[in-house]
Amino acid sequence: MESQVALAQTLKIGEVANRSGLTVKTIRFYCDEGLIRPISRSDGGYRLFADGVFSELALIRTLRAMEIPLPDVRQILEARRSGVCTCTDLKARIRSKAGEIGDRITAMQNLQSELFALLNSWEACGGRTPAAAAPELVGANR
Amino acid sequence: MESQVALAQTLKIGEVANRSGLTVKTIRFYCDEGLIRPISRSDGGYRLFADGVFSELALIRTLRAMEIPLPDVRQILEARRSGVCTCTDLKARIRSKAGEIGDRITAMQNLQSELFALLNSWEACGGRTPAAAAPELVGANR
DNA sequence: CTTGACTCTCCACCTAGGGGAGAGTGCATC
DNA sequence: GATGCACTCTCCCCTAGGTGGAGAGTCAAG
Repeated sequence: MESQVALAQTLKIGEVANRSGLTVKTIRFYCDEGLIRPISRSDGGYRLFADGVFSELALIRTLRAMEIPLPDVRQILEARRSGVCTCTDLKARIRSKAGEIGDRITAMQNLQSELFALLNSWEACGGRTPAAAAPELVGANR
Repeated sequence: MESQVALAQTLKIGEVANRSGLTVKTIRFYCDEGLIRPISRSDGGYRLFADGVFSELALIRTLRAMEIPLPDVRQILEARRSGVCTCTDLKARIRSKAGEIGDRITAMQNLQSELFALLNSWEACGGRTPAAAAPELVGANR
């Protein structure tokens, strides 16, 4: 045992999962992929995590919400961990991703208006417009 | 070539790919999944398509851009092909999907402003150690 | 007939995880 | 010490929507 007297509390994977809201499977997967690392293993081989894992998982969540691929996320986390200032790099990435997201928003807006145009064109299509009667949406879809 | 009867013109997969902008692989895949069907096969087994495939592929593209899963796309195409008026159903689906897209646009806009907030908070870290920077991103996500 | 481009089928791989099997561990209780 | 139960381990297969390659066969021009 290490002499980590102060706050030597370690967490097993289930507790990390519960607190982070991720699944045990996912956390194990992130370990396998090298995104996070347990500070040690128990004698029986259980992964043991420190509190710091939660901020890393939160960062992973944010980055994943931007659809940054896992290898990139890993890189960012490694740099962050190493103490090297990744601000410039990270910020550049995020800025670029934010730009991409902007593009995607535009694309989706275009798609949406395309869809409405499509709906209108179908109104006039051959198949006997059913919208003459109340165009209630059947939305029970899904 | 000019003496050929224009009506009987069939297209091999490569030409369909070129004209539609999809890859040969993808078209083959759509055939395998039953989304489209070659009108026949050559003696050697080549898939032969009719012109009508392009409108189907265009529809597939639009639907896929909405992330409608392939089984649903297949259903829509089958109904369309069968002559049954799918306007009501299809339009309901599309309307519902358009709504979802609207939600996603909103989510993305939220994510984007979150990101800009994140960038600003990092601006304040002054280019030093990035560890434990921007703790507010932790809960803000999701 | 030969050549080269095209196409065929089959299988493996990708991302980001999820499901489950079968075996082992940690801890409280008897 | 023994038992019971929850937890965890590794390993393998599965998903969607394709992509890539291997090896074999086909088509059309020269």
